[in-house]
Amino acid sequence: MTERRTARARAREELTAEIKELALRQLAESGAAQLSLRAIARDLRMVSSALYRYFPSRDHLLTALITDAYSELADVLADADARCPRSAFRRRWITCCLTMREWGMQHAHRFGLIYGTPVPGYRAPVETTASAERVMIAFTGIIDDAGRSGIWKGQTFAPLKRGLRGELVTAGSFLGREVPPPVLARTIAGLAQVIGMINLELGGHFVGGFEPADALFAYTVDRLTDDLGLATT
Amino acid sequence: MTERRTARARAREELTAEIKELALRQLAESGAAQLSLRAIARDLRMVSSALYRYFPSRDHLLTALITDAYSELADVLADADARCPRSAFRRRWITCCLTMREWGMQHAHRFGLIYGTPVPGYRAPVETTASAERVMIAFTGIIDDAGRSGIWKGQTFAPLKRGLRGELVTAGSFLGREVPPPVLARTIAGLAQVIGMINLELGGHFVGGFEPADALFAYTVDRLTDDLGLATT
DNA sequence: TGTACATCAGTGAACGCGCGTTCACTGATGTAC
DNA sequence: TGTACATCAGTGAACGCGCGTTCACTGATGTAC
Repeated sequence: MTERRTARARAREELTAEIKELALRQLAESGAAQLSLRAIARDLRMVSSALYRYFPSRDHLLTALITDAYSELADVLADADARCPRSAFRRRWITCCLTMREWGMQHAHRFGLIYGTPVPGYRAPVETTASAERVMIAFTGIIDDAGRSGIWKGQTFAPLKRGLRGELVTAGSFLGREVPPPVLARTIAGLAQVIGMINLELGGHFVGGFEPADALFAYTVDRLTDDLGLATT
Repeated sequence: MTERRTARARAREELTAEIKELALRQLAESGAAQLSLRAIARDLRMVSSALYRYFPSRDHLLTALITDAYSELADVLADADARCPRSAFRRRWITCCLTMREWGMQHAHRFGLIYGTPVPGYRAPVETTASAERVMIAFTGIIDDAGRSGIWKGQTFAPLKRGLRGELVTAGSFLGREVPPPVLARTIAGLAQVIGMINLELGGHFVGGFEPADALFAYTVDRLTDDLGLATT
């Protein structure tokens, strides 16, 4: 019953963490495609085959980095959100957008790992999508809360094409019924915009004008929030 | 005077093109980071060192692929745009957005090359930014035309923060004076949205709901176009 | 509390690959007189 | 029009690296009696 962690178990945990940390450092320097078990082993002053006690293959290590990134980002977002008053929907949404950018700037390589070009030859296993969802929920949760509070009650929206409406209803089935499909569409499009801007900034596409793009980003998020119908509170 | 192309020159051009084509095929299969001169040489049934007659290094080849991608995309956009009546700004803008997505879907790897996560270790030389601009101009040109036609004349916008306004004026200095800074901000944010959505779709982030995301994309572009103030014509 | 056995971490050698780039060279193509 | 010389494409060997993964092994740690 009483879980006495043995010395072995402790060492294992620590080394696993250390491996991931070194992997991240490599990621930052040379990108995900170049991630090398042998290089990590060298840094650890271990023989390369020893890593196989911790990760059965290079891809498993990559997967761990990806799910870690998603879930750390999700945690950071949840924390930031939690510091806002529950019913200040506008503030919560804006906070999450700005926090996401901040995290992305601080962890450029990890952001790229999850929202950038897929690593060639690596096929993401199911586990990753589960942790990816937690990030999305950080945002949709706010919209859901806003919906339940009734802010879109009675509001009418231009009708959607049949197919799109269906897709939205399916995709949004985990949300309460108070989020109108058009609002969900705007939410998704808005996230694409937020992620897109961060990616462009990280990719150096804003050189010569904006960079850092704080002001442009803040302005865009503000307008996006208006567009979602999250009123000033 | 009369430029007689010698057999040598002709062969050189053809081989250069063939190298790039094979490089693209490799890109599609294994990503930019894995692009290998030796593999290309094998496909060409040449010895690897022979490639150095055509490209002085791997990075130079990559650069060529990048500028090619930008300029092909720019051409495709210009073509599509040219098929619309000059003063149908709304239609022109929507056409360009949809065309960009189509091109991105058809050339996923090339799209990733230019708008995805930067290739690690590769530092883009100046030449690439010049061809990158041509793509941007395909879009901003429409906005510029719309501005010159006076569609934002007399319209008032919420004032911008000082710094942002300055950045926008600088960045937009190549445009006519008829594009109000807030419109330029929306244009850039809109492009980030368009590129962001394409990247998400290519990255498989829309699985389970949208995919292909034609309807969602079309809807988003439509709303974006409204937001820009490009009226139905 | 002590002993016997099972589990696990890390080693070191090996397999079978890959890569970019340089260099001295042969032989074909192009050019100037 | 023919010849001498210069340019250029492609070869083949080499340098000096890198990689993921497997396997039989030693020796330390943990567990059941």
